This record gives sequence, structure tokens and C-alpha cells, in this order.
Amino acid sequence: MSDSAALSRQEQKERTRAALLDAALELSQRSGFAQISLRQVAKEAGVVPAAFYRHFASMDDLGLALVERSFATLRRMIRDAQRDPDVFNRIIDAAADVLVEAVKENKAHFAFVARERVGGSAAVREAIAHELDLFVSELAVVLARLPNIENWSSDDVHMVARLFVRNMVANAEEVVEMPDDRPDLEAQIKEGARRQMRLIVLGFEKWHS
Amino acid sequence: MSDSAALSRQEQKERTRAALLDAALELSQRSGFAQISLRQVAKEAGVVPAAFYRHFASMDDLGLALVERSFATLRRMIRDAQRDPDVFNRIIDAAADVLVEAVKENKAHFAFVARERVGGSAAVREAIAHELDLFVSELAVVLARLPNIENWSSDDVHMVARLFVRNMVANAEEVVEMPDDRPDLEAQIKEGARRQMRLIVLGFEKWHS
DNA sequence: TTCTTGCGTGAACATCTGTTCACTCAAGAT
DNA sequence: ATCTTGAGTGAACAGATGTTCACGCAAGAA
Repeated sequence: MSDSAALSRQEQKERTRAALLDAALELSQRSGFAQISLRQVAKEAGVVPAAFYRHFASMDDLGLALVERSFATLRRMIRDAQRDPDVFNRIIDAAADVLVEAVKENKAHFAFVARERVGGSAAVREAIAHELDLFVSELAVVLARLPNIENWSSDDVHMVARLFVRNMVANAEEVVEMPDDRPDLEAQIKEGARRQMRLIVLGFEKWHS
Repeated sequence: MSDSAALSRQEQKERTRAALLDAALELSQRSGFAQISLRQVAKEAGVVPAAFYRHFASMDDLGLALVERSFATLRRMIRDAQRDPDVFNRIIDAAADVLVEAVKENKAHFAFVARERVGGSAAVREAIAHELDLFVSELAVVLARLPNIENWSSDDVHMVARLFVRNMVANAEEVVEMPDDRPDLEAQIKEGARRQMRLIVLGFEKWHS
């Protein structure tokens, strides 16, 4: 339109699609995705309600696209973290730091996942549950290489991975719910996460069957 | 009205209030409390929309009452469990059993708390967070008497209590989300909860600072 | 008995919702 | 230069929503 360069047809379409996704993510931060309406999203994206249907069949459809985008961010983060050799050595401190920092930087995505994981529509909830399962399996592969765990049954490794992811989700929730005017809580949450993970890791050493 | 005995004025009022609460709880099982409307609740309770305002100022107000009722159920359960001397001896198996059974019997209440804890309106979320904090503190008092923990700092005890409650909530979520036609998953969830708690307890023994 | 209180009624309202339709008008193909 | 395509428009719709109001009518007080 009035943007710097003239946009190709595809570029322009992709741009409004992204605007709709951004608008939905922004609006759902206040009151939850299930609470917002197609019309609100369209207005926030600067588009007439009917135009919405050129990109998504329904709000549920938009929700699924948002799940995909959020987990793409999350997976990229984890892949980056795995490249860092330090993460293998001091896995706990790193996990706590990475977690809090990552949540702060992608607050909107984490908030979306945390809320819609239980509060969303059936389709969105299923999609998130599936993505989290994949995530647990990926983490299990990483954990299986740790010295204390290398000869555990794969069931047990999976269980530990679930315990970690579960706490990660819970801590992410806490950072998300953290009021913007209380950044002092951040260190507290981080320290809490660290201690919880240390406690779990201590359990590793005495584990049997 | 056409009920067996003639009802006093107060009894009748209390009855419709309860009907509204029950209706809201029932309806919110399908799609979440935030998704249901005042009119739906009134209709399900067999009452005209305007009558709603004789009992609650808003749906938010109803939600808070529902939080209170749900946690009253939860607290009663815990108090009963504490009287049982076995719970102190084999606390883990007991916790896993009690948890799954309790959730099954009060599925609606647990489902409400689990969902609205993150998905609900700000007021409802705050109320649930507060109740869960109280719950953590109560559990911390119980845990402080356990042999392995008796000389920990109160901060650490609190942290462990949070870890337990956090996992309890997560496991309750799983039971709630469990499809009705897959009761075989129940034993699996119970066993998972038991192993997670055992792992955490093992960490107790090696804990320092 | 008569009077008062207040729960529940039914109609009305303004507003917001999802969805449809025929339309414009510029990009890209011919 | 002309034709086709399809993203975005604006108006219209039927339905659901929260909230209000005057009213009926039975329980409990006088």
C-alpha cells in the first residue's frame, strides 16, 4: 500500500496473515484466546471482518496456526541451547537461566501456550498436548546421555523428562503471570526453579527400577 | 415449588443459588467457565436471566463463589487424609491413590480449578492462586514433621511443598483430561505420579542448603 | 387478617457476534 | 493492451449477549 517498496501479491497476503496472527496474540494476552472475537482480531489487524476468511476458516484455525508458530519459536530455542556445550555441563543453572530469559523475550508465545494448554478449545488443547509430548521425547533423548541416567529404562527416562517439562511449563507460567512492575520476582522464580531441578537431579543418583 | 415439603423463603433462595452454581459448573466442563454466558447458566438452572442478579452481581462473582466451593471440597479431603495414620507412613502411595480417587469423585471441581487457574478472568485466577498458596503452606506444615526434613530451613520446606502441589495439580489435570472411554489410563497416571513423587523424596535425603 | 418484602417473571433495549454477498480494483498472466 | 484472479470492502442478516424495568405473587411480619 503506502509502504516503502511495492509489494508482490504473495508478500502482501503473507503480511496481512501475519498481522492477523499478531493481533490475535496481542489481544489474547489480556483476556485469553478463547475470549477474543473474530471481529476484534480483524479490527486490531486493520482489516474488515470478512477479509479474515481469506486467511483462516475460523478462529479455531487461527488458534492452531498460533500453536504452530509458538512451538517453532520454542524448538528453535532448545536447539540453540543444545549447541552450547556448557548446557551439558551445568545443565541446571543453564536451564533455569535460559528458561527465564527465553520466557521474557517471547512472553506472548509462552503466555499463549500456557493458557490455551488447558483453557483453549478442544482442538487447540490437543495440538498443544501433542507438541508438548514431542518436546518431552526430545528432552528424553538429551537426558539419556547424562552420566547418571545412561542405563535407566527408557520408561524412567521419559518420566523424568515429563517431570522437567512439567516444571518448565509451571515456571514459565509464573514468569508470564509476573506483574510488569515487579521485576524483582524474576530472580526469585529463577532461584526456585534452580532449587527444584537440583532436588530432582539429586533423586537421580539413588533411583532404582 | 412442587417439591415434597414446603420450603422456607431462605431455603428456596439457597436452592436456586446452588442450582446456578451447579449449572455453571456443569456447563463449564465442556468449554471452560470463561466461555459460558449468564443466559446459558440461567437457562440450565431453570431460571430467567434477570433472576441471576438476585444471587450474583456478575459471572465473575459467580466464578469466585465457585472457587470457594471447590477449595472447600479440596480442603476437607486433605483434612480427612491427615487423620489417617497410614498417610504419614506411606505418604507417597497414599498421596497417589487419594489424589486419583479424589479427582475422580470431584472431577467437576478439579476440572474447574485446573482450567480457570490459568484460563479464567483475572479475578478468578487471583482467587485460585491465593487458595493454592494457602494449600502449599498447609502442606509445608505437614511435611516439616517428616523425619528427613525436620531440620531444613522453612524456605526449603516451602519449596518442596510447592513442588508437590505443582505435580498434584498437573496430575489432576491429566485425570481431568482423561477421556471417559479410556479408564485404563488411570492406573498409568497413578503409577506415573507415584514414581515422580518417589524421585522427589529420594532427593530429600541428599539435600543441603 | 392485612401489609411488606423480595424472588422470580417476561418483555424490551442496545450492542456485539459470526457469516454471506455482490462489489472494487490492482497485480500478474495473456 | 486486455483479461483474469483474488485480497480486501462495506452493507446486511439473524442470532446471542448483558442489563433494565415494572410487575406478579407467595412467605413471613404486623
